[in-house]
Amino acid sequence: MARLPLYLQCLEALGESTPTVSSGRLAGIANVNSAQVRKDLSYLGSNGVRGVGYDRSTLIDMIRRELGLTEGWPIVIVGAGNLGSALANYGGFLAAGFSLVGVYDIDESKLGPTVDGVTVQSLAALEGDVKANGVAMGVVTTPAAAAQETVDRLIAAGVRSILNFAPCVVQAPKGVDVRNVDLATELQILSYYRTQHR
Amino acid sequence: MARLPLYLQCLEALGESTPTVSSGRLAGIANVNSAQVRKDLSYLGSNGVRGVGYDRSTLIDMIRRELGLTEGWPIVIVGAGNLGSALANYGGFLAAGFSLVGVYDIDESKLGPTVDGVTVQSLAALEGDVKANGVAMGVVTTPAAAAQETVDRLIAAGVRSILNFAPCVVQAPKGVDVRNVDLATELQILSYYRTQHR
DNA sequence: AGCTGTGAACATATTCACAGCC
DNA sequence: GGCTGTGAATATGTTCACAGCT
Repeated sequence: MARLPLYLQCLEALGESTPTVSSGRLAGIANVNSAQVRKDLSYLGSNGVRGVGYDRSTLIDMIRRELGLTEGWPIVIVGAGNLGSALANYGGFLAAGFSLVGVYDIDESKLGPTVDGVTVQSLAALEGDVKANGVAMGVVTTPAAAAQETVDRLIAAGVRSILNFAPCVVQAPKGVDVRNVDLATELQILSYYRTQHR
Repeated sequence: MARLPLYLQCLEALGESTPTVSSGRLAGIANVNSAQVRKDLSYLGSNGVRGVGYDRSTLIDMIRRELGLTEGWPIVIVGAGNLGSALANYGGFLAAGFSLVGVYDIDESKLGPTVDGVTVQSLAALEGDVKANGVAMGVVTTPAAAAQETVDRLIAAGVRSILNFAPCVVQAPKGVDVRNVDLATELQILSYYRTQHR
C-alpha cells in the first residue's frame, strides 16, 4: 500500500491536539477519496469507531507496524555529495525509525564530520560496517556512473533492499528489492501534465 | 504515462552505439514487461519496425516531445539547503530540457554563488523573477514548516506546476498541479516490502 | 446524525497471444 | 526468425452506495 506513508505523514502533522480523525478528514488532507482511506485502513484490521472515526495514535502505531518502521532497520548512505548529505541530515529518516549506520564516500577529501555531526567514512569501511551491523537497506546517492558498482557491493555485503537516487536504472538479482527514484523524472512527469492535460 | 521518463533514461543510457532497440531489450533494461513497452510506445504513434525494433534517436525525440521536454520550461528552486543545492547542480534537470531561472533562500547568509556556479538569491526576488521569466514550474526544497507558504507565494506569482520535496503535503487550488515527493516515503515503501513480502 | 466497513459496479492497467510485416 | 501492434483476457485499483454500529 503505497499510500500508507502518506497517511502517516498526515496523521503526524495533525498533532496531539487531534485525538480522532474521520476518513473524510484524512482524505481531505491527503487529497484522496474517503472510501479509499477506509478501504486502505480496513486492510490493516478495522479499528475505526462508527460515528466517530479513527484514533490517531492507534492508527499511527498500526501504520508504523505495517510499514516495518518499528524494526529500527539499520541503513547506510553511499555517496556524500549534496543529496547524500541532505538525506543524512534529514530528520525524516531517523524520525521514521531507521538508524543510520554510516555515510560513505570514495572521495577521501570528504571524509570526516560534516557540519551537522554526521561523519563521512571511507568506502573501504562499507562492507565491514554492513556485516557488523546487519545493515538491511542501502541508499545510493553516487553519480550515475558509480551506481551499479555501488549496488553490487551493497548486495555482495548482504544488503537486500536498495533505494537508488542516482539517475540511472540499476539491476539487481531476484530477491533484492531495488527502488529507483530519479529526481528529474518527477519533474518530467509534471512537465507531461502541463503539456498534455490542458 | 509515468513510464516514459524511465524509457527515456534507458534509451539515453544505451548510447549512440545502439541505433535500434527492440521492446524486449528495452523492457529488460527498464525491468518491465515487453508488451507493456509496446503498448506504451504505440500510444505515441507507432513507429517501430517489425522484425527490427525502434529507432533509438527517433524514439528519444518522440518521448521528449510527449513529455514537453522540448519546451525548455523555465523553473525556480526555492530553498538552498543540501537538497536544493543537489538539484541545482544536478545536470539531469538541465539535460532534460529545463532552464533554471534561479535558486532562492530566505537565509541571507546563503546568498551568493555556490561552489558550482549557481547563485543563490534573496527570496524577495522570487515574484519578480517568476513574472519576468514566465516561470512555469517551481521546485520546493524548504523545511516542511515553510513549504505551504512557499507554495502559496509561487502560485500567487503565477506558477502552475509545483514539485514539493518538503516532507509535508501541501494544498493547492484546482488548476495547479502539485507533486509531493517525500524522500522518507520512498524508504518506507522499501521497508514495507522487506517486512511483508517475505 | 455521523461514520465505518464492505459488496458491487465501474474504471484502469497489465499481460497474453497471435496476426501481420520485414 | 524476429519483432511490432493490438484485440481479448485477466488482474488490479477506485468509487459508489448503503447496511449497520455507536
